[in-house]
Amino acid sequence: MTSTLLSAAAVAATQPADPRALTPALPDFELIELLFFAYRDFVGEPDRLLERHGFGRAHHRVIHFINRHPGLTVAELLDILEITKQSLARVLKDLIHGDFVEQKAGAEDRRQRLLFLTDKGRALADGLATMQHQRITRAVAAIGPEHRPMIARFLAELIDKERGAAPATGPSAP
Amino acid sequence: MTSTLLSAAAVAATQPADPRALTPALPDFELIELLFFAYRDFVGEPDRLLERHGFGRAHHRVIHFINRHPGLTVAELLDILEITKQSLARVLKDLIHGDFVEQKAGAEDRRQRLLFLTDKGRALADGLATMQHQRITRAVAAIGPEHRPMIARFLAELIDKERGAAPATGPSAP
DNA sequence: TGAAATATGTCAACATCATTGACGTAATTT
DNA sequence: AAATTACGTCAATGATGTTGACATATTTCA
Repeated sequence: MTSTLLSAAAVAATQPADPRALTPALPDFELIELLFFAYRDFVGEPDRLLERHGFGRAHHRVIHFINRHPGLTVAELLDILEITKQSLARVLKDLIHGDFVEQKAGAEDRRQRLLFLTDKGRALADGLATMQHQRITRAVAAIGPEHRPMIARFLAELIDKERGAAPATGPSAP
Repeated sequence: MTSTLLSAAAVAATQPADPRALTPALPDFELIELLFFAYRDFVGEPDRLLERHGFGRAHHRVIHFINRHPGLTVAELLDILEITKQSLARVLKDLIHGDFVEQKAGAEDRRQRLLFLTDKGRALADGLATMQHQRITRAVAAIGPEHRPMIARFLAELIDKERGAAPATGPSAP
């Protein structure tokens, strides 16, 4: 009857700000922990769908970005994911053999392997995206949709900015 | 000169809402991707500090929660992290051998191993927390501190609620 | 045109973090 | 005294990541 069964919310619940701020600014443990628990559950639900296909989180990411940018090259995908060629290769092989992804030689540069989802791949991508979308939609609804831009801004600000900004080709992804 | 060097922000940048909503509600790809990139960088920075000690993300989580709840039992830690005993054991062993964590037998129940950080462990925990705190502080400042409660609420809503709510002892953590 | 650079695939070897299932010991509860 | 609990540990396995080297096809450049 021990093991206090701490819920994620309970663990993350912290006294918001110290009443009389004598201490030199305590870390924002509440948001630190909420990010941990939120992300875990956010990817945990898709994980269970992926398991049915024998896939993992890495497959999810690959499927996601090919879905978002059909015709993506392998090099571009490596840039986005920031993993090594070898890590991607294993996952990509699974997806191609399982007929979720197909490759076509680039029209201009025939060395390139442009990546596309098959119908099967798109179906899986949609299923995964729907799960995450619904979870986000619920959360956005809870705070009021008018605050969604704040969330986007906050998350964008958490991202490292030193990484390759858009080059000559244009301001962002096509 | 290829490889469009897509920045995380650029990749996540999406047309916010479809102009004339004919399609049955596209997934919120923007927030889905922002969560991915934000979390990656949020944990990536601490990762580099942990590397110097030969530790990984799992060590970070253990150190964090022991820091937050000194005297935590092993069972409670397992409940929070939702990993197996074996996964925890390896990490905990590293931390104990490296003199970052110490165990004391429980006063009431001497089977329990209460977990505490050593000074060394607390120093590392503080370093890690400070990194994440500063990143969060920057992001909160960008949206205006008055919106911080919205962020907390949003993240809390992303968390699964089915998990063990607080038991007999009360509504939540002390 | 021939050499150099690029895009991709692949191999071997290894590290981290997770899993399951089984078993042992000490302490507590019934 | 027996059952349960808290914890530690062993063996085996899987998913995901790493580095470094090398091969092939294709494009670019001098």
